[in-house]
Amino acid sequence: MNRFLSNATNRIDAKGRVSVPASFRSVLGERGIRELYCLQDFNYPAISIGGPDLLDRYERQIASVDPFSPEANRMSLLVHGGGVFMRLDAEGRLMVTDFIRDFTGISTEVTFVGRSDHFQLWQPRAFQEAQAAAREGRFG
Amino acid sequence: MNRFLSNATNRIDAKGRVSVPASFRSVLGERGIRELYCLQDFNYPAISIGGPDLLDRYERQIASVDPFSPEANRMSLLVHGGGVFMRLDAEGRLMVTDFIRDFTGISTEVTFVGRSDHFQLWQPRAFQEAQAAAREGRFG
DNA sequence: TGGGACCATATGGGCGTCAATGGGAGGAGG
DNA sequence: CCTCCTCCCATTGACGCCCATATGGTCCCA
Repeated sequence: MNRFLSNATNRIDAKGRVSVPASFRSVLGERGIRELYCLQDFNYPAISIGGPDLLDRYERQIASVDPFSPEANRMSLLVHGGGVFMRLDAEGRLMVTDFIRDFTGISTEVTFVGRSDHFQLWQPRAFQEAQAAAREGRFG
Repeated sequence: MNRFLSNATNRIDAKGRVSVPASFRSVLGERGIRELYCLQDFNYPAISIGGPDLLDRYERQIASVDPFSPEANRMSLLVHGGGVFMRLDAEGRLMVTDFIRDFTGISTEVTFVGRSDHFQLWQPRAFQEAQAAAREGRFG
């Protein structure tokens, strides 16, 4: 499997670390991704994580709209101002920073959610509710 | 027979496994399906299972709209975030995870229901009731 | 037509491996 | 000098892989 799929919830330890699910790590390996680019999702209280190509894709999207529009301004603020590079430790864990906690509401557990070409970090309950809402055709 | 038809109910063992009916396994074999894609049904409390082509069908749906639109985001949350890949063990059994239990209400027994190009997992009583309702032209 | 051998499926359980988690020590930076 | 982070090792619990047993049905032959 070369895509990020399904979801899993892991615990944050006393040092603020959390294990990335093994299936996601293997996808990162297949794609040769060593540096992780993280940014806030545009619609949901979640952090999106992918390789540097994720940043490229968002920049192309920004470039495709009127650069002086409020929309482009807003996207740039999130993509450039809110983006962070991270690395995994030897065991495949990442640090849950305040940047992540504040935006998602994550405190003790993290739900990893596959999104095909990237994955996301969610507060577990927020994910369940958003998914239930999505299934009914709503947003949240 | 190269399609999933009829239904059967099997027991979950102490380790949380359940045998997929032999007739379904032979269809999987004929179609060359080794990896199972599982997703929550959109209308019923059931898990749909098929080959990777099942995922392809949903992804084409997503691809038909602007990939950066909230609508695409919402569908991806369900299809990618809610979908799971599974494999059968050597005896043709699959693990009944909490993901499946929570959504379907399954606890000790699973009803396998053929749906032509895929099949579904149901809580036995829920299936009987849904089928009775469908027979009368209702939904649930 | 009845009995018995045979076979396939469903089910139960042992065991090894790996992932998730917890904690310690050393090093860099404030 | 103290704190935070990175690298390293230990533990444990879950899952995958393997083999064993039961149960029900079918086919063959007397």
